[in-house]
Amino acid sequence: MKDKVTIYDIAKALNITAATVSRALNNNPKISEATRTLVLETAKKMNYEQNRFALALKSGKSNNVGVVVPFINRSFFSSIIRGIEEELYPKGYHVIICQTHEDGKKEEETLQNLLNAQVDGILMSVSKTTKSIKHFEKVVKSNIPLVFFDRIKEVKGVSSVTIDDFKGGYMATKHLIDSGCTRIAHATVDLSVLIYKLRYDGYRKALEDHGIAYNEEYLIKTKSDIDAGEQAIKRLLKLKNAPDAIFSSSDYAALGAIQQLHAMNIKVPDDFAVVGFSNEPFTKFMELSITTVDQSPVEMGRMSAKVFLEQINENDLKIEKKVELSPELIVRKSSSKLTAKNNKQIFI
Amino acid sequence: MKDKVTIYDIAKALNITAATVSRALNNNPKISEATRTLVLETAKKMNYEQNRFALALKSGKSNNVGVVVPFINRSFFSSIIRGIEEELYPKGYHVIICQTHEDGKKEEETLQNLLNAQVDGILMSVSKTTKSIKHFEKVVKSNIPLVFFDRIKEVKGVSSVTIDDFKGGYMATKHLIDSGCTRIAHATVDLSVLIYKLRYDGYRKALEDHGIAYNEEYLIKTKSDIDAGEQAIKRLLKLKNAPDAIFSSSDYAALGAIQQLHAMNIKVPDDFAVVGFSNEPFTKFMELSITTVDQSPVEMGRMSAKVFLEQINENDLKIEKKVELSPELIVRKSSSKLTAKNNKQIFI
DNA sequence: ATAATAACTGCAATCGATTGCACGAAACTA
DNA sequence: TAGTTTCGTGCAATCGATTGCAGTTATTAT
Repeated sequence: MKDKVTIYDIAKALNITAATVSRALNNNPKISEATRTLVLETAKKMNYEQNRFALALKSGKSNNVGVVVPFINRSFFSSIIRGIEEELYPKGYHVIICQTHEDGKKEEETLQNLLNAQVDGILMSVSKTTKSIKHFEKVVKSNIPLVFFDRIKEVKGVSSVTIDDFKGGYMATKHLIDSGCTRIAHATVDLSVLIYKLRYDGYRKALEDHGIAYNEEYLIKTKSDIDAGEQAIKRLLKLKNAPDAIFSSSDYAALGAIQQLHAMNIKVPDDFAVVGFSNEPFTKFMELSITTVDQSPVEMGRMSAKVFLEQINENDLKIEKKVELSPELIVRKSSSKLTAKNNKQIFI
Repeated sequence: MKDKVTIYDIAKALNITAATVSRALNNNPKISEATRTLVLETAKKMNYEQNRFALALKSGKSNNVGVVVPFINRSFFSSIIRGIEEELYPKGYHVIICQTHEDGKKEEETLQNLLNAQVDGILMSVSKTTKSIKHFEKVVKSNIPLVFFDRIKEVKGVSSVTIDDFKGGYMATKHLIDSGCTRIAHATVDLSVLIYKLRYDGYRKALEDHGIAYNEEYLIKTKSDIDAGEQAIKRLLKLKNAPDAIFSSSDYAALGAIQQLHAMNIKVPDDFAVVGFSNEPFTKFMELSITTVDQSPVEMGRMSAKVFLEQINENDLKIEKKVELSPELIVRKSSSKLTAKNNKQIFI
């Protein structure tokens, strides 16, 4: 309807120039207090709103940041996005969401698109199928901050926010050991992806620290879904020396494992304990709630946003930051044997 | 690093003017085929990318759409967003996500912000606490398409995509009746919110159609959380003529109900059947999986995006579209009595 | 009182793409 | 061949905000 109010309209109304209006609005010290307040008042009166595009065109800054995740409707990622949103929206940034569907090709396209859209920064979680890091380097060269969260790659000049997956794996495994389990299997997803590798390393270290020999047969590679968990249990229980617990890097696989154990009439947690990873919402709601490792995704999102903001403000020094959040073991029924030591872990 | 290539650079390289380059790139028929191909080739060679902001400034169109939801990390909403994203991204639109936290005030602010950001459209789900519709009317007056999904308000000129909540309520209730339940309670959230009202109406109609008298005592208002579901069951079972089933407009309340029934040693589904609404992921994963009504949120998102695209293209005629998707009853264990008639409903 | 400084404000270019109008050349008509 | 149309391009303004430079007062110093 009524066309947008511009600084020219304000200028005309006050019989001054747009330049003066602009300076007044930007608190330029060269403007007298009198005209400044006058301009501010009439601006408010006329419902003036700065035109983002004119500003973006002039400055080259868009006040948009790109957020790239594999899937937006996964609890973990959507919570991270929520954290980012909550941190950045009050600062006047808009968040542009993109999903890669775990496709490296799409990831490259998306980054190119975001660069073209002149976002002021990119926060992202790397797709599982990403091999090359050329597209990341291109972002760095373009001189816009790039922040990885959760799933990272080593790229010079890129900051990251992760949780300590090694510690998470260690805690989960130690908890099983403390609960009296001695033959602990591990379901991983893809050891070439760093987060899974670290959880695995934590698992290995916990075993070692407690004098339990690592058994290669107990390592199973699964997809991150229920079916994979079922298959894993089937295979594991065929072993001559079957395990009595499993630490799964995926909550979904953990769930599948539990369901299969039920089907085979094996009592969880007494005969077989299960620990997952991620604290997916369903783990809490199950009749047999699942012990898991929480990654505080909202917090991770907020932290990523903060790191981005810091990068923006320290324009000269391009120091990459590596923030590592601490995971939290959430002990629930799937691993709560009566025989367990009473440790200080969190029960929810 | 290297500054962006503009049409002026191309023009200089070819010794023509930027105007010609612009026209060539836009397939303006006034440009000769020879120069057009020449321009296109050099543009590609020089890695030219159109500057979104210059275009936006000139045209007033941003190629951004705003998506406003109560919370982004709720399965239902994040799936809708995914649908929108998948439909709009290939068309060159970027999606700007905002959340209202169910706060009417924040909703107003957000819409104002999006208008200011000159989005080309707004797709949204109305906050529960929204009373006034002035901010919606402002959007309509600004002449940018507004599409409601799921939670709507009646506003002139606004299109909407909903599921048939009445039908959903009807199906859920009828299913309980067909399963042999006769004293069916209903847990609603807020009858002043249309979707809940419609589910309630469907519930009433199903009872009526099957000759079951409506019992006001069986209507309970709960929040949409587990605790509320527990409270509801406690209250209902104190009635002299306690119900033998509940249809809850919230999956969370349904879950709470089931947990409370367990605690009270009441057998689900045999002594008490439960049906939820929304098909939250956890309903499927439960040991005792929960019968619920699926709203195909991804599809709803895609449809909302399509409606928006149609609105954009039919610039003159401002006809509002009302799309209603059909819900789907997903029968699971929480209502699958052995005595039930064998209906054609979907088991998952 | 006059020069020098300070304090404000205006002029005009800029960011990159689009587009109405005009102009020159080629092609056509009579 | 002269006049008219068509075709292809260029010129220059426009979108709205910012900013270096210049110019005009007002103020201070001498």
